[in-house]
Amino acid sequence: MTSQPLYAIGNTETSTLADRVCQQIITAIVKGEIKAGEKISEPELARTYGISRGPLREAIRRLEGLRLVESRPNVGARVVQLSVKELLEIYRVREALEGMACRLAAINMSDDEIKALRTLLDQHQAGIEQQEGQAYFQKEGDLDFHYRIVMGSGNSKLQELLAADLYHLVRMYRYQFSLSSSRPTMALREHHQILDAIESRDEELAELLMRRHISASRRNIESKLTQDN
Amino acid sequence: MTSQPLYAIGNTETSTLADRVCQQIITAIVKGEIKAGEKISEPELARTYGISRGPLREAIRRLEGLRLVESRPNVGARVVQLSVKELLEIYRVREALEGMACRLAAINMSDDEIKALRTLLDQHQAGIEQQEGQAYFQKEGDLDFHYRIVMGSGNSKLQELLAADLYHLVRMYRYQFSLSSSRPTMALREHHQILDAIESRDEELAELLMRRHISASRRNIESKLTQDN
DNA sequence: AAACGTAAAATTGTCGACAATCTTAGCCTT
DNA sequence: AAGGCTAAGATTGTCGACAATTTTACGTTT
Repeated sequence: MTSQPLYAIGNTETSTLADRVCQQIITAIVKGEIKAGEKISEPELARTYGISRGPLREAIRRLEGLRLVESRPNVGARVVQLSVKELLEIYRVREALEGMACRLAAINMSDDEIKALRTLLDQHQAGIEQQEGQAYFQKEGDLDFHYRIVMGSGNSKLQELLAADLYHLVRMYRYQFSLSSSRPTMALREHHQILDAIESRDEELAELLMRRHISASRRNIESKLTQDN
Repeated sequence: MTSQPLYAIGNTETSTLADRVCQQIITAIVKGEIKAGEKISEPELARTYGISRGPLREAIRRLEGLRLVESRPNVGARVVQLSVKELLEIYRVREALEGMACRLAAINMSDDEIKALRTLLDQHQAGIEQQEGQAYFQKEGDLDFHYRIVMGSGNSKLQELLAADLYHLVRMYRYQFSLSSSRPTMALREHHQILDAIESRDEELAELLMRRHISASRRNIESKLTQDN
């Protein structure tokens, strides 16, 4: 059971067509239904979602602002296509930002939030023991943990940059390459250690462990993508 | 003489109406012609820029993605209104990201780039000595230096997050509050020291000095905005 | 006089049509 | 047969009109 959809930063009761379609397209991109580098055809998508091109174009412009698609005048929009280099750059940035988030979380998270997060990790544990849960953990469970840390930092800009910008790309590349599959048990243990540090309000250790955790993910991806490509 | 407009990440020869108006609106927001918290009226802006509401709405959606405006369905868009807390949060994030950028710049900047940046700082020096240049330095010159460091890092994601996202907001609040006015000479000296560290390829020192530099700016703003508010 | 409800005005959301540009297919030239 | 030119087709960019919702103004009631 996931905690919250990652993209749900601000929720409103009534939403506009462009809003809803924007979320649908994000999901489609993340799940690979629209692949990286693929062209976004306005007539086709308008038909698919049953709307006119007006709101659809507004949705595309927002995706552009989120850097999930890139547009060229009079030619059209394409889903971003990250090189291995760029993907690794994202992990370098995450190292800096989530390290900071983790340090702040050690200061600002409430005892209840920490307890709830421990429960979440136990659920991940159970999910991994049943084999079927493993696929889930790889894809969403891991980011779920990171998401809560970021939210627990209490720094709204950090929350925006990570949860609303970078995580879409991370999720997208995970789905498509089945990345970080080889070390779910290891990753979970590291999650527990990080939470231990937060629980004992050890900011410095929390930051260090988080940086090391992300750094390990990065090296894992690096060795996977650079040898057989 | 400024090096490059900060928003010029990707340039294309032909651009669309929505593109151009988007840039115009960004400039208007940054310069305070449209104030923080102010409502964005579609009919009014459409008249102002002489375009129909279609492209204008696309421009607004992109600004939304850049988090410069916030929209509520059926009500409209407003320019973001940052609290003092949020403004300080941005500086905390800058500390982490630009510290990292500066470390990478010490590794990746070419000797020519470093030399050019030194020349820029000398120009700033000359600008400050003539009194008239001071206003310029406060508003744009300082960010110009930071911009080049970020670009010199060679990490494209870092470049996007800082130059395309955060700097708009920083520029906007500088223009409106005439922030960081009290220490241009001090700031310039710090810029030189940072560049010294980059020149001698001392990553660790470069990161440390940049973090301290931004931290000083933050404390400067903090003392200004929290006492008389 | 204040508060509520209602109607008019204004604004936002959506759509279809037309213009401008790019892409593609076919033909001609060499 | 390969390459380039031309015209047809498709796609993107822009506009004005209409529908839906919100805001404003006004009159009524207590």
